This record gives sequence, structure tokens and C-alpha cells, in this order.
Amino acid sequence: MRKRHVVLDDIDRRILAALQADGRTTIQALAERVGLTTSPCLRRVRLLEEAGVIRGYVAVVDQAAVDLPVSVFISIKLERQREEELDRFAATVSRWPEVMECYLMTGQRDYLMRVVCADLPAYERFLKEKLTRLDGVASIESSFALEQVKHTHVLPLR
Amino acid sequence: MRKRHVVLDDIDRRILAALQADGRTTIQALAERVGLTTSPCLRRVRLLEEAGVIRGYVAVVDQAAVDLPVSVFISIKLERQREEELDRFAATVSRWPEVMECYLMTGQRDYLMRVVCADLPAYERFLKEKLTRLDGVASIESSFALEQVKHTHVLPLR
DNA sequence: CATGAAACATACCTCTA
DNA sequence: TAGAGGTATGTTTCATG
Repeated sequence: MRKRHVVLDDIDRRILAALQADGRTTIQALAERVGLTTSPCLRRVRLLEEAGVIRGYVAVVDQAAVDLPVSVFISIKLERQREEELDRFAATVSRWPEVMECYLMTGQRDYLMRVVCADLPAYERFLKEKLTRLDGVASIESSFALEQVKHTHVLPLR
Repeated sequence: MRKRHVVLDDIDRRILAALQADGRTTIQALAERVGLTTSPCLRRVRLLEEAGVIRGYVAVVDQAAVDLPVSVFISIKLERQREEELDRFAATVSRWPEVMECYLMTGQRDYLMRVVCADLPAYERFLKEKLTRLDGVASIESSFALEQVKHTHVLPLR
């Protein structure tokens, strides 16, 4: 899982595009699609995996179908922005399973995160039992997503 | 791909958890892990797929490794909020590959989206050539992610 | 290209709510 | 007795060296 910077050529990008669309394509089908035979195709896939370009293969589960229809975006400002405080905050929220994404933002140097939950009471529980119990949080601002217009994992290669 | 509401039991949830961690587990390993034999395990997986609970299987590609290190969150307010305008906006941005996520938000009824790009110039191109060319956009506000603290696809089942 | 492993399709039995 | 799991078997397809 090296993170050394890998130079990708056109075939690599086509492999990645195909695997982003279907993570279960067989090497044979993949090879055919990108214009290789199976051996070099498999070799490339393994290299991409080892280099960390492919981080893994996952099943995409429908949020609503597992009764987690609510996405909340939360903006959080910390009282102090010392490195140590930021790291501690980041480590803590990373451990919470409700947090799907969390970013350190420019500007006010605050965090933006997306939290999923079953309903409003569940969200309130998350707030009361977790977020508001953290030290050093200056402000919390929540906005609710009414509708998921788009949600993809497919990166625009090139 | 029915969206009829499916009732999931404990075994289903464990199957989903396992497949969210590794979308390529063999049915055998999966069956062993959830305490079934392969036949009923495979049956359940197929049902979950057909019911749309499992939307698909994908390779997770590292954003930075494919030279798309920048995530930008964009808040967009529309001039009018008629159904028709909202739909047209949603349909258009859904087609742009740079847009990874887009949500219709409560409150001001505006949109929040995450766009990925290679660098600032690329983002400016996206703004100039796409976003600002749309009709009916009242305001655009961008915030940049400095750092991805967490990004997961694993939903907190139960 | 050959080989072993896994997926897949089936058919049939068992148990129980 | 319908529904879910288990057993068994044969075929096909794939990964891999």
C-alpha cells in the first residue's frame, strides 16, 4: 500500500474507470475491454492495488434501504486551532461510525462533516451524546439534506 | 432493482457489513463469517442485490493518487425555487463528472455539492465553463477542503 | 495453456413458525 | 404448509503460475 506517486497511463485509467463502474469485473472481461490479454491486465491491477491507487473493493449499500435516510452536514468551529487540538478532534470524530465524511476546511479552519442517521431523534442523540460533549468546540451548525441529487464514487479520471 | 422496503434481519446486516468492508469476499468466506452455509448465504446476497439494498460493487480509487487532490464544497442558491427549475438544475449538475455529491438542502432550499479537481486552475475552469453558465443561479459560495479527515462508504448498520 | 478453486444452478431434504 | 436453511452434485468460469 505504498503512496509513492504512480504515473498512470491511458490503459491504467481505463482499468480504473472499469473497476469503478464494476468492482467485480473479471480480469478476462477487463482485459478485453482495455485491449490487453489477461496476464498483463492482472499485473496492472495488482500494481494499482499495491500502490494504493485502488484502496479496496466494496459493496455500495443504499442508505435509505438500510433505514438511514437522513444526511446532515455539520459545520464545526473549534475554540483553538492548535495542531494538537485539531488532531485530537479529527481522531475522535473518525471513530464515530455515523460520520461518513469529515474535512478540514480552509478559511475559518473549521470542519465540515456528513453524518447519517435514521431520523431526527437519532440525530439529536448523536449531538447530545457525542458532539456536544467534546471539549473545545466553539460552534456547531447543522444543515439537513432533503434529497440526494447525486452520489457517486466514480472519480473523473482525466 | 426494486426499492420496495425490505426487512433486514441480523444476518442480513452482518452480510452487508462484511460486503461493505470487502466487496470481493467469496460466498464461502462470507457464509462462514455470518454462520450460514453457502447456499442460503448466496440466496440472501442475491435477494439484497435484487431489492436494491446492494446497489453495486465498486473499486475505491484514491483521489490523490489519480491526481485529484482538491475537494471543493459549493453552496448554490437558485433565483427561483419552482419544481421545474430545481429539477433542471439537478439533472444538469448530475451529468458533470466533477460533481461527486450533490444534495438539496433544507432551509434556503439551496444545493450543496462536492466537486473534485486537480488544482485551483481546474476548479476555475469548472466554475467558468460550467457552473456560472447556468441560468437561474443566484449565488455560488465555495469552500475548500484542506484535508480529508475521514471518508468512508461503510454505513453504520444498527 | 493447464490446473485447482470458486461460483452457479439445481434438486431434494429438514425443521419450524 | 410455506419459508428458510442445509446437503449434495455437476457444470462452468476464473485466477494464477
